[in-house]
Order: sequence, then structure tokens, then C-alpha cells
Amino acid sequence: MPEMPEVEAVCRKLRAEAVGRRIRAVKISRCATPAVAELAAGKSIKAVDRKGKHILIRLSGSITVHVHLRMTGNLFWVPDHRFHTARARVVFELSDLSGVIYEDPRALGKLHAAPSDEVDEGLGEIGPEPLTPEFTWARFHETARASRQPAKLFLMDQTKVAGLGNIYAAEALFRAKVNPKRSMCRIGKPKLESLFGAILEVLGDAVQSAERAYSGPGEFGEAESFPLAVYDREGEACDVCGRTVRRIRQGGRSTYYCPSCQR
DNA sequence: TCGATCCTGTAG
DNA sequence: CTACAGGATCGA
Repeated sequence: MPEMPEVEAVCRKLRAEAVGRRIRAVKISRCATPAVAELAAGKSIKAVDRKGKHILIRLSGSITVHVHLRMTGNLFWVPDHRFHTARARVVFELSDLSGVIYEDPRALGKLHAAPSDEVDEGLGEIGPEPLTPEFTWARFHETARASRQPAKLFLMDQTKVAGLGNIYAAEALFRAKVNPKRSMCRIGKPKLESLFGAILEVLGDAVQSAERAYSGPGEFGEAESFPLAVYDREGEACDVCGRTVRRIRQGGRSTYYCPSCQR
């Protein structure tokens, strides 16, 4: 489920519900290392940080639980930890009977714990965070000019821009009218500027919509995101020009785009 | 820059 | 049955 906006929604939920509580026990059904239980049990949850798509649950004693949801992971708070389903891979039982559940049917995600400085060190490669002051036009312009990667792959490269995935990369390119195959260094300045703006716009919209999806009445309603212009719309008519949305392969993933709008 | 890989679920 | 999946890494 997650790109940065969905991960952010997960973090906000945990900040609101889990921060300040103490972890009484960690039950591991199938995943993760025993070290998680040893390091996390008895600690209290001090904060929840996010770096790109990485979730960092800060515990007392300078311990961090590091979670990456990859494709199918989910992490959420429940008022009663006994509510967890058979799918749960890790259950954090909190002192008041509430809990934090980690699920991941495909088991591609990661959850482990380590001293905070170790965890943070491992995250050094991650690029600037959009929607924060570190994501500046100057920096974007500089890395773009130096890269010969196709635009789509550049946007998904977590060392260049943090948090964009397959969906929002495609949507940002569509909004900026940039062809996903175009080499970054060959994009003209005006287009590059609109791409910079489109990243902010798409992620801003997606954060809003993921937030709504998560705080809605339906418990943990999946992030149905806002209406997508091109993603998963192969063969359908482009909303702007009416021509057919195409799907190609880039870096082993599907890229959706409008060949007419994005030249 | 490609393909395989980690896994399981689901759509066609 | 095959193809594909909102991610990332590795080796050829």
C-alpha cells in the first residue's frame, strides 16, 4: 500500500495514539528478529519519525524500531491488542491493552530494532524530503542536471527524492507533461520547474487524501487516494486530450503515461 | 540497464 | 494457468 503519503498517514496515526505509551511485550508470529522483542519490551514510545518511506519509532533508551512497509506492509494502532488477526506478524502490546500491529501478507517489508544512532546512520543515503525545506529548487535542479536517468526512474530513486513511488512518480510526470523516458539532464528548465512543482502538488494532494482515508470512520480504511490521471489506466482515454493512456516497462515496473500530453 | 529475487494474493 | 502487484537490492 505505501508511498510516502500513506506512510505519513501511518505515522500521524501512531503519533496520536501510541506515543506516550509503554510497550509491555512484543509478540512475534512469523517475522522479524528476536532482538526486536528484547530491545523494545519495557520501553516507552517517545516519538514517531519518518524518513522517506521509512518509519522510525523512537523508544526510551535511544532505541529505534525501524519499519519499512515495502509493497504490502501495514502498521496501525488498535484499542485492544487482542483484536489482531491471524495475519499479524508482530504485535506490540502496550501497557493499557491497546496495541500496535504489523501486518505484511507478502512479507517483503522489514521490521527491526537497534540503537537509534545505528538506524539513523543506515538512512544517510536517502535524498531530500519533499514538502520540507530541504527539498529546494536549487538542489533538485542540480541533481537533475547531473543525471542521465530516465525521468521516471530518477523520481523513484530514493537517493534523489525521498518518498516517491510508482504511482505518484507517474502522476507527477503527467502533471508536468514530461515523458517518463526522457533523460533528466535533457529536460528543459521550464519543464523541470513544472516537474518540481508537480512533485509538491501531487504529494501534497496525496498526503491530504491519505490522511482522510485513515482518519475516516471506517477504522483503517485503505488509502483509495485521489483520482489518478494515468496510473493503472492503460487503454483508457486521457482526461486532458482523449488519447489512449499507455503502459510501458521501466526498471521492471509499469509506467503509465499519455504519449500525447507527455512528449 | 536488465533480470531475478524476496513472498503471497488476486485479477484475467 | 499466467501476469502482475503502491519496493528495493543484487549480480550479470
